[in-house]
Amino acid sequence: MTTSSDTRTELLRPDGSPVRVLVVDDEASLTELMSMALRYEGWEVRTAADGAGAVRAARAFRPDAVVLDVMLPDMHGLTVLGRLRRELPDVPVLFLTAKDAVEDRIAGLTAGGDDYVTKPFSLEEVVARLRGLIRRSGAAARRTESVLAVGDLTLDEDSHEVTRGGQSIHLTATEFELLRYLMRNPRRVLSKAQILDRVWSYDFGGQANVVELYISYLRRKIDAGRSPMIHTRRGAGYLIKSAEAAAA
Amino acid sequence: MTTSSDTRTELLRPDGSPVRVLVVDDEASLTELMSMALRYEGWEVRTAADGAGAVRAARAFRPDAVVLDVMLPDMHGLTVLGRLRRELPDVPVLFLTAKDAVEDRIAGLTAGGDDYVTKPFSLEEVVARLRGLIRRSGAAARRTESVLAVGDLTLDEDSHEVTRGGQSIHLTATEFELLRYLMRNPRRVLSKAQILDRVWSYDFGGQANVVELYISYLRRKIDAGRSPMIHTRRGAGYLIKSAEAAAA
DNA sequence: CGCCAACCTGTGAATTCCCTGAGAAACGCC
DNA sequence: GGCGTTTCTCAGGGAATTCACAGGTTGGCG
Repeated sequence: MTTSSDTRTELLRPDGSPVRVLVVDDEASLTELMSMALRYEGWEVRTAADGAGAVRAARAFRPDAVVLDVMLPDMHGLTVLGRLRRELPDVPVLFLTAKDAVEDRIAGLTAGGDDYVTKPFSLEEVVARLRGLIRRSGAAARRTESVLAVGDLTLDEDSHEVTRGGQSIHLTATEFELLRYLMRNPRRVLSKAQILDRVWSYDFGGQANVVELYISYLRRKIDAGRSPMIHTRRGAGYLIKSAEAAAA
Repeated sequence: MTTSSDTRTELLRPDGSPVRVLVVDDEASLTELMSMALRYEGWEVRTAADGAGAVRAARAFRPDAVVLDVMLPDMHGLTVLGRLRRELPDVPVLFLTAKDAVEDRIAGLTAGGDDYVTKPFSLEEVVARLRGLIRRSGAAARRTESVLAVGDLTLDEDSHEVTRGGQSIHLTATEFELLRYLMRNPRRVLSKAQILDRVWSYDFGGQANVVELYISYLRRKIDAGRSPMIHTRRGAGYLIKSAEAAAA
């Protein structure tokens, strides 16, 4: 429709300014990673390394969403949460928590519409969850659709349903995340490194050819028999586009 | 008739503004938890930590419903109730009380249209009770339906009656709450963590596989022999949808 | 045309995730 | 207090998923 270069639906605040996200974690490498990913989404990002800083930043920055590590040096995440809520009663929070420590401490975290992801997470997952939170919180100007569409291919982020030409397609969790990443960047070449960084968790230590493998899986399910939508740019990466656009 | 994408019916006041709820409890973590859950319902929430604060808040905030802990630091819940009634004669009240201390005086109060839940409660339960109170009090714009329907499955929040294809189904209390939560979010994947936070009481410290277990129970009763409505999204969670929608 | 790098995909093993039976404990009702 | 019901733990089994490996295929380039 409009310029093909950016089909990314921006999440905007009512006044048209970009969404603001506060990231709170004491591990600098992690806040760094997240900042880059979220800024790339077109969001404004501020970071804090501890609870006190988080509260200060919340007051000054007034974010639309917060990413909060449950384990902080100065206070427990739930304490921080309480103080944050005093500043920002309605802001949705995405908690980061260690996989094994899913103890009773976490009970209630997702209860109010908040959400959490366990470390190690994939950036795609974090971004998707954040988008969901912001979408549902009403901070976004318009409640954006939860359905991504490229050509006759659709992917519903709420129901996790994927269809091509109206026909339902079953994907595994990893396949789903990979396809979501591709579809959120249609007509854009994504390198294997980008995909690996984005779809696999940040501590993935395996072979880089898992990407090839999963692209192969996806093709079998998405493109099977039909005109292909997933294309290889040899030496560069992969991209997805509608079959009609491909014909052009 | 197929289920729409978002069946969450907003409870609104006659003038179209969101319903207002006052939460009174001296335990900050509890008011915190409740606030999150109620705001997520789309309601406006104010909190107070003691009886005096409650009366002040009632005067200023003029809520449509009150959640009131019976045990408060400065005065007994029934005393607070009296003062509240002077401010808000018709407002329905949901009492919070310890399990063992269900004084019959409180039990008697429910005759007047009020209601109570015992600690520890589940958020699903509190929200449902509140919805019921508000619905019946007439504060809501229109008397909203108390029946949830997904496909040929119906669940009456008032009578607790559940039917599939016209046939009545007996559920236990937990099964009922789980099904209600699913049905209030049709076609949306709910993670085990979300379900646990919402359907089980906030102090539940047990194994996360109770969710799997109860899903199994529900399937036996809801889906037995018929085309299944409860679906597993491996690695993501569960969702409910009408059998016809599933066939698509 | 031949070679190499990049990519594709079949096979299979390890792992994770989920389901469910059996029974213990808690509850509620007479 | 006794009995049926409900909730929950535990553990085994089974199936889906993830991933490594390796051999085959393709495309670009000299």
